Amino acid sequence: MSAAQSNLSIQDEISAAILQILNQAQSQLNCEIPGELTLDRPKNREHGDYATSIALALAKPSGQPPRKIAEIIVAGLSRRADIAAVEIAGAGFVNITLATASQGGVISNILAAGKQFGHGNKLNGVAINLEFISANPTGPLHLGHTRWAAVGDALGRVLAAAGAKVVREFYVNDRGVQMDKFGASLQAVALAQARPEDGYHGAYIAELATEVIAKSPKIMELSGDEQLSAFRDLGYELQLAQQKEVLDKFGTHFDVWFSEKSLYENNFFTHCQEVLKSKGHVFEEAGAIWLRTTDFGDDKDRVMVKSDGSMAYFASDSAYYISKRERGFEICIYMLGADHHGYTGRLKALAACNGDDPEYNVHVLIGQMVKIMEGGEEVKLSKRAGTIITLEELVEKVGVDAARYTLIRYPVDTPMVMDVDILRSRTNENPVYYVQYAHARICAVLRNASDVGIKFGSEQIHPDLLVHERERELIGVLGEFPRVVAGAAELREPHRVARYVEELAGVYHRFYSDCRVLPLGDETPSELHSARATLCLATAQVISNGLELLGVSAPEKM
RNA sequence: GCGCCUGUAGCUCAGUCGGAUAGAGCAACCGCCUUCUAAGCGGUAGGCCGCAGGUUCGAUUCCUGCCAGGCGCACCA
Repeated sequence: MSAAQSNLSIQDEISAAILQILNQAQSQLNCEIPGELTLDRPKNREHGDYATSIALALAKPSGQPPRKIAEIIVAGLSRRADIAAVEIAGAGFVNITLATASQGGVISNILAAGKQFGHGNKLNGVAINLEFISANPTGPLHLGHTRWAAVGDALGRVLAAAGAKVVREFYVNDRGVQMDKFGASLQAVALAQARPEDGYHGAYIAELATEVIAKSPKIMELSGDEQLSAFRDLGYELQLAQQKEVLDKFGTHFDVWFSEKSLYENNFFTHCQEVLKSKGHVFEEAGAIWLRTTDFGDDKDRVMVKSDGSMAYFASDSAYYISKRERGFEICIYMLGADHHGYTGRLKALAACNGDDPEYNVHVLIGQMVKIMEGGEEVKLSKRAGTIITLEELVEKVGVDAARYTLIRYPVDTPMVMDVDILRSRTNENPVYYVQYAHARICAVLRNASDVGIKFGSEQIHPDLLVHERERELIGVLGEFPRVVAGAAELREPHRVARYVEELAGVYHRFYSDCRVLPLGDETPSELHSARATLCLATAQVISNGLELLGVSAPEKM
């Protein structure tokens, strides 16, 4: 841990101090004091830099009037040199205004920690399996997958920033009925026959079949089932490679591509079945083998092995979960589309059948639908895939940064509409440019500062000079970043980082218009110029760190 | 029928492990480039936070019911 990380922020110090004061007043209060207290940043700036409503919350249990408790806090805090004012407001809010000089700590922490600023230890050492996309390797990735490609990747970064040991995993459904239909569709096209009714009908099938033949011309000499499985296997390889390539260009990388087929190798499935059986929730009925998930709230029991001896999909789900747990993952995060939300119950029940705590060990995120608009109309058709818009096409239309950013900035349970025209625009309407522009703008200012010989950096903080309202505001928002990252990780909501970075960009733009950074004309460079340039430097660092967590670039010029 | 998600400004959406006057962008109107990136900034206007109850000192946030929309309820994957 670096020195900067071990430094408590001023905010943490004050909340710890308040808790200490309350604990010391235990005899008067005679009630339980919470173990943790977070200071809020009040919406209204007249309410100071930080505020707490703890006095109101403790009024009831302690039987004391809230203002009296507030007075105890005020008395305890007023001696501190880093606080300029502590006031009681309203029914019993305690409003705290920092001493100007104490604001420097934030800036120096940012500069010292650099790219690590914002990283924390809330999830230190927790092994998390993050499974997302897991599209069938039978076609290109579409819009729904794209949402997960962006959000899942960002969530992985955010969790890692909170200290978790994250493994990103893509589950490849490389066996089963869908694969067979896929192979049959390829074969049919190659033989110029009609594709099976329930097969794959996208235009990409024809392209794939051509590629398969080009790669392995002898395939046409094979016959029947042999040819079918050759088409299936080669088509699968090519399609999976295509998915990997597209994701790579999108900036989403996986640590593990987990093969469903592998669950049935080396008797692993049999082993899983034994494990579940030993916990007492497996039973046989009507010739099939079931897991009694209704023991744990599922609406019906689930078949693992069908009466004809073949594997139901849930067999793989079960084995896969057990594999994750046996590989040492404490928390398994599943990111599913809204059309699969019915899985939640059985996945949680499965964990419970395995003796786990479904509330802790399993976390299911449900992503709502994504629509795409262009020219005021919903885009529905795709030349390549027949009926769906692919990840590739979206990126062609708007670019990686705009696509990723937009997909991440909404909570996943909000159905969202992407407007291509807005994503291509370069205005306030397009938040990704708004944020990137702030970063580029700072870089320009700092280039100019160097040209003019203004010094900036950790030796040039001069916090006591930063008294302008806009400077105060900016410093306050910068200090929130670690808390935002920790919250995003804990709640599995990376969009919080995007919203934060937008707020920060806004606060910076306002600072920029009101506070001249560089000397005007023949003005002599002063410490204030240095202090402001240093503040700019710290802001650029935080914007860049925030965008990094989203997998979006922070350009130095635009 | 049962279950999950959603309902906040004219539009697209934040906010909600209960807190002070509910936010942003767009659209409308009025301003700001003779010196740092105007892809920017300031201002005006715009709200029964779906409806009705309940818990609370305090509810857009928690609970219940209802209304509206989306999506699911296979020995399919």
